[in-house]
Amino acid sequence: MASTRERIVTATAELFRRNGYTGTGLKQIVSRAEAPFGSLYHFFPGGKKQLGTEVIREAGLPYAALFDIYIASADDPVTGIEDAFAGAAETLVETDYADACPIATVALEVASTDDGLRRATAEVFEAWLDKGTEVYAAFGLSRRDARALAIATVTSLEGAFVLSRSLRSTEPLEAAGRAVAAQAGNLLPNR
Amino acid sequence: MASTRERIVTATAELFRRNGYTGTGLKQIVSRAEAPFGSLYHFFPGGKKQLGTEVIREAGLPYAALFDIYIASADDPVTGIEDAFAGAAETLVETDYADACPIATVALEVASTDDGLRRATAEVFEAWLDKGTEVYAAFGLSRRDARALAIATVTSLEGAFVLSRSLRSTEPLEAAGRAVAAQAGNLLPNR
DNA sequence: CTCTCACTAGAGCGATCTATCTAGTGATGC
DNA sequence: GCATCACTAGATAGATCGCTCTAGTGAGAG
Repeated sequence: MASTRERIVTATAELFRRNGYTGTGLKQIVSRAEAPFGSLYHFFPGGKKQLGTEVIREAGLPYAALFDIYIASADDPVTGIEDAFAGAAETLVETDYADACPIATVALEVASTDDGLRRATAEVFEAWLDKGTEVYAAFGLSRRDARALAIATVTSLEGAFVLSRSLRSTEPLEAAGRAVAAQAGNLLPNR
Repeated sequence: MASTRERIVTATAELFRRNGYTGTGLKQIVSRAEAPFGSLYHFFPGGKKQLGTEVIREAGLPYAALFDIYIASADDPVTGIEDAFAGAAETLVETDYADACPIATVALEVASTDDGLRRATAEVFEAWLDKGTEVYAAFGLSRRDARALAIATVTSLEGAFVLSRSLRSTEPLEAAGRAVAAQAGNLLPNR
């Protein structure tokens, strides 16, 4: 069994995904984590905000690796992008349209209400964009084109998650995947 | 002065944008609306859920008209799309990165927690996609291409809002606008 | 064996949440 | 002039919120 601190972080991340920041209670977190309430304030003396910032980072940053898994290791970015969006759609359906982006809900909630939490989400998104830029540049794209494609990848994925979860349909994810793949194909005409 | 019911709906819509559904309290709503608390339950006997569903619809549906304002009335979809994303970026900066999509925050919050509210957000997104499909089809695109472009427009805009609000930067909106405009240009080679 | 301290355990505080309830007001129809 | 009813007005209930507080436990150091 994972450590108490790890169980608290994991439980919080799961609840943030589905219920958001304000929709998740501390009692709910320790209950799901099977942790004593006192331990929460032992590990996170700054309370919900400190727990929130650390969960955003710890749950969000690992997702940058998906650029390696899906795209850097693919034969070309176009099929890599198609696979990535298809994989996201599959996960979404398997989890009954619940598991999409680990931080998007929280990011929108806190963007105008808590600058500390907002900065944590910004760090994660910036890390994803940096990773995407690096991966696309390795395929020969200019720094400028690589960053534009990285932004298009992340924004299209995030927006498609919003619509797919709301509509309970994978159509937006599929359409967004095709659009980003086409954009990558246009930026890489020589393959 | 607008009617009490209208003031409640307007105040709720403004608070939902910035604070989300769970982050907005009923006391906060009537205070901002300068309405008596009892009036809230007079006009919305179903409580917060009924108010929420009606606000989602009443605040969300009018945005479909932006497809007319920006794109249908433009010389061609490409410049219309560019103008639409630039206009969104301008509004975002003017409101200190607060006013973006009226229903996205709520949509993510309720997608897995309240099916009634989720359906309300789905109706609004579907209405936007229908309007976008119609407007793009009027420029000669096939029904299939028009819907794909409408989905790309809405998903890119929604995702760019997430990143732009989090990063407090218009870069994602600008990059997303260029990407969707380019996609429109590819689908409409003959102009 | 004892001291220390990280951690466990949960009761309880003040504030706030949604919702209900009663009472009062004022325009309209008869 | 009176009855009706849509609406105003806000106190209050009951639950839950984030957070603080005290007490207890148990492994490792000396």
